[in-house]
Parts: sequence; C-alpha cells; structure tokens
Amino acid sequence: MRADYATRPRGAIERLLESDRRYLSATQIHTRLDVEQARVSLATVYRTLERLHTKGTVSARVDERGETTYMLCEPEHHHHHAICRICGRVEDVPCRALDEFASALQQRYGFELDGHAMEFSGVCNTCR
Amino acid sequence: MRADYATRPRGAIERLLESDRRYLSATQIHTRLDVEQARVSLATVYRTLERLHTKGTVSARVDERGETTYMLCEPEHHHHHAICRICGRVEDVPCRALDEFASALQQRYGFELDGHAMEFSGVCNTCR
DNA sequence: TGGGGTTTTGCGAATGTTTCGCAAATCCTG
DNA sequence: CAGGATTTGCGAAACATTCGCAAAACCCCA
Repeated sequence: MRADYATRPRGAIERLLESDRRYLSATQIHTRLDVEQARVSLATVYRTLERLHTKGTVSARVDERGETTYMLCEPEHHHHHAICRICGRVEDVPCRALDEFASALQQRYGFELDGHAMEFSGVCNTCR
Repeated sequence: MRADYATRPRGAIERLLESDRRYLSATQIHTRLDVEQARVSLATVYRTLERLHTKGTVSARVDERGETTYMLCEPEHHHHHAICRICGRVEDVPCRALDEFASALQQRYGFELDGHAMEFSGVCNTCR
C-alpha cells in the first residue's frame, strides 16, 4: 500500500526544484515546466508539492500575497531561511542563538516555546 | 480630501478587534458581527481591515492555511508575537536580542538584514 | 436642522488559488 | 508483458479576495 511511483511529472518537478534554490509557487513551477516542454498539469504540480512537503523534503511558506510557495529543503537539522529581497535566493541559517532566547521567553512571559519560524529579508552577498 | 468617516460598520469592526487580542480572519470577523446582530458585508470587513492595516493599527499575517488574519497592534516600537497554539492569544515580545544576531548574519553570510519576522508557537501561561 | 457633495456600503459578479472526482494513462512486480 | 495499484489530466467545485456601481450613510456648513 502507499507505493511511490517514479513518474515523469514527478521527476520533472523535482529536477526543477533542485535547480533553483528559492521559493516558487505552484503556478510558477507549472509555467516553467511548460516552457521547457515538460508539460505537467497544475493539479499534479499541487499534488506533488504537497506530497514532498508531507515527506519533509520541501519547505512551504505563504508569501505576503497569500500564495503558497515551495522550496527543496533538507530538514536534517533545524534552521531558518534568509531570503534575498531582490533575487529571492535563500540562505540557510542555523539557530543556536535561539536557545537562550527561549529560556528568557519562558522566564519573562511563562511562554513555553515549542516551535518557531523566522524569516529574514534583506539583500544577499551577490545582489549587493 | 480623503476624509475618514466614522461609520457603524467601522465602529463594529474596531470594537470587535479591541475586544479580542488574537489574529482573526475576515470571515471570522464577519461571522461574529453577524452573531451579535451587527451585520456588515464581507467586502466591507475586507476594506476596513485593509484600511487599518495601511494605517498601521492592525498587524496582518497569513496563517498556515494561507488565510490572512488580522489583529489590533500598536506599532510604536518594533516587536514580535508569541502566539498560543491553544487559545490563539498573542503576547508581545520586544526584540533587542536580534541586534547581535543581525551582525553575525552580516559577518558570516554577508547578508544585509533590513527586515525580519518571527513567530513563536507554544503554550501560554494561562493555558498551561 | 437640513441640503448637498463626498465617502462608504452592500451586492453580485469577477478573479485567482487550491482542491476534487473520475476516467484514462502510467507504472511496477512477478 | 499482464494485472492490479497508483498517478495523471481535465474540467468543475470550493474558497478567499477584489471590483464596479448604484444606493445609503456621513459630515459640514449655511
């Protein structure tokens, strides 16, 4: 039960994600596949992305316009993303600093931290 | 020009926001107003929220399901939100700690930080 | 206090994203 | 290569959000 067939559409989507380390929307992915003649239906794009997200190999985030975007992302160790406002490329950022912050939060507000998300916007090395 | 009429719908929406310090979606607000007999069209709810957001008195965030939610929020000084996973109530968190983090980010990755958003999820004092 | 010009509202229709049902196509295994 | 399980593609929903426009509400000032 619950096999995992290696199909052409899935291959195309995964290859595209591997080639571009930034958050892309389902529509963007769909359009780009179209351009490179690897036509995949939009519904399949959504389904594949959701599958990869559940599997944990893509990170999803909704952008300021409310559109969900996806990026390949190894979850091996917890980290955060610094997203370049200009080119959209993403830098991984480890998060040791947060530990002490968590304990301060606990002491000061009695808030038991069990999850967090951070996002940084700015300009990356190459764009500057 | 560009006056700012104090209308019944706006009053109702603002009063509701004042009474509940957690992020609410337009639909939730619309429904709750309905319940308390202060019927306001959904379009107006959206327009009012957008107006308040532009004015800077409400903070907007899109939740994990992609829906935009709003909460009254004085922007006087930059701070972050700790959202209780259970009751949804929001705690303000100042952010001095971030300064040193920003400079580490700059030195290590050449990433010029000019904006950031943090969100913490956990369980608040009263829920525990 | 009431008229008039401006701003808002409400409605339904339009838009855009995401999901769903289902038959046809694809894929793996033996 | 056949058979059964999984995926795909399509168009049709299901949502959230925005828009246009006529009617209603609001404020100002005579």
